[in-house]
Amino acid sequence: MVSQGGRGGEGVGHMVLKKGPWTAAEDTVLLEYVKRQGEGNWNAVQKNSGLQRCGKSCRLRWANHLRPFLKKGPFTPDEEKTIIDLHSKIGNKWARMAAQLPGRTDNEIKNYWNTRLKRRQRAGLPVYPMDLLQQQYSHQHQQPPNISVSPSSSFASIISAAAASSPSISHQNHHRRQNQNSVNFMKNCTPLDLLNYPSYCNNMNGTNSNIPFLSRGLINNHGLSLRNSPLFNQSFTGKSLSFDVNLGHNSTRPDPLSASTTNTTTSFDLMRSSGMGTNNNELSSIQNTIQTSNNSGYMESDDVMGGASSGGDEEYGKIAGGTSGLLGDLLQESQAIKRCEDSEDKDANGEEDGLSKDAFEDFKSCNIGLMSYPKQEAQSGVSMSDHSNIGMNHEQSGVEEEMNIMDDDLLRLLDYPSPVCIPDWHDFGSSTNTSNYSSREPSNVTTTYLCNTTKDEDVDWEEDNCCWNNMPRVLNS
DNA sequence: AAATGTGTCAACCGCGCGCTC
DNA sequence: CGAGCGCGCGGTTGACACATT
Repeated sequence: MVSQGGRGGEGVGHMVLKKGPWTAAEDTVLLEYVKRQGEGNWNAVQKNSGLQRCGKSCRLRWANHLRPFLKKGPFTPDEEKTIIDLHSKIGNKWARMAAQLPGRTDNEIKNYWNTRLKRRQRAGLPVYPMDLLQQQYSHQHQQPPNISVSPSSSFASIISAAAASSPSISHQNHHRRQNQNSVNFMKNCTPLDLLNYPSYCNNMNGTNSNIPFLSRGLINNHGLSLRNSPLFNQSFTGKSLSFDVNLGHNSTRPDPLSASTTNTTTSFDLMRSSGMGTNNNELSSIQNTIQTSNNSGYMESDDVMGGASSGGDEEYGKIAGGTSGLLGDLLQESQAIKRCEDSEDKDANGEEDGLSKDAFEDFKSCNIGLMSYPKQEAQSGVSMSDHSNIGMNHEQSGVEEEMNIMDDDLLRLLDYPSPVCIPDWHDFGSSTNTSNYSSREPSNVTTTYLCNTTKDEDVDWEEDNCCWNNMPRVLNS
């Protein structure tokens, strides 16, 4: 951070704009200005008020610290639940989350999430609580196809995308059927199918060891690992398709029972009988950018089609290093399974081989859904990356559209009974307002989307049981 | 007590979008 | 149609406090 003295301040004209922490005097000036002129036109603030701050800085200061009704202090359990729920559905849309949390700022929520995410990952816990995962699967399973995968996707949207369709499906009819197979798989599998993935895969393993489903990244001899699946590497971030997944660089397997770990490889290891994952991704290393201009590295996966992984822990290093671990893996696997089935069917029916060379090549180079956006972009002339969206088809043009719908239906998404009025006497947890500028919401602000949870919900989300709050502090190694 | 690690908070930066001209 | 501008969003960084070794 730039020191208060204005070091590094940028000049506009003759004015050297100040950076760094705001002083009380500056706050006062800004407050007075906004009182007189109202919000907006931030660049005029500097001109008219004498503040040596750029408009951006003024807006930020106002929004995050000076505007009325800001709530300070720790998040309440309800707020935490809301954040987690929202994040599971809309990803890193901090502003949208903030809109649902009166008095909270996007910056606050973002900081909260990143901190807790880090803590949780260090402790080897899944980003989302298990019950939420299951709820999401159930929810998505009932959702109509609605593909829209944002780089900041929640796993819910990923599931949607997987279950719906893909550009390949839209544009390549000869792939329709095989893609539909994976689509059907994703559509028809229940949440428990996924959660029971190990047994399913083991069955597969028992009947056909050559099934590519067993390729690296998903399975080893211990069962199924979804650690590399975005379904469990939730929280995809980044404008340039940076997925919040750890591609893994070491082969050290963590001790799932130990909160103190030294490796940084795993994510959510569903295969463990405990049902609790290990996720030790370091925040600093979890954002692996996938080059939108070249998906070869992403898809380069001969093994995907080639054969089964020998599995075992020793395989883990290869797994981690060799696959993207993204949803594509899942789709690849499911598609491959179905293709094997198709192949068998066709062998029986005398049809042409479902794994024709060109289909295979297309599969490799384009694949489905998430993998195909460069090709899709070329075909459609629509820059997916421009919109930070992948896997969209034309009819479902844009995350924004979805988000707008989400805005309207956010509450429904959250499965909250209804917006609940929080009475004036409501105590927002133990949070104390320590801000010089902020104040609790006034009594005339009576509606908030913070819900009064049901008793059942309280069980999971009370202070002590909050998924974050009882997280042990990370011990130094 | 010093060094190191971690958490929290605040602020900056880059990018993209929408509007206006 | 494109440039310029204002603005908002999301990612990142730095400072500081606190905890741990």
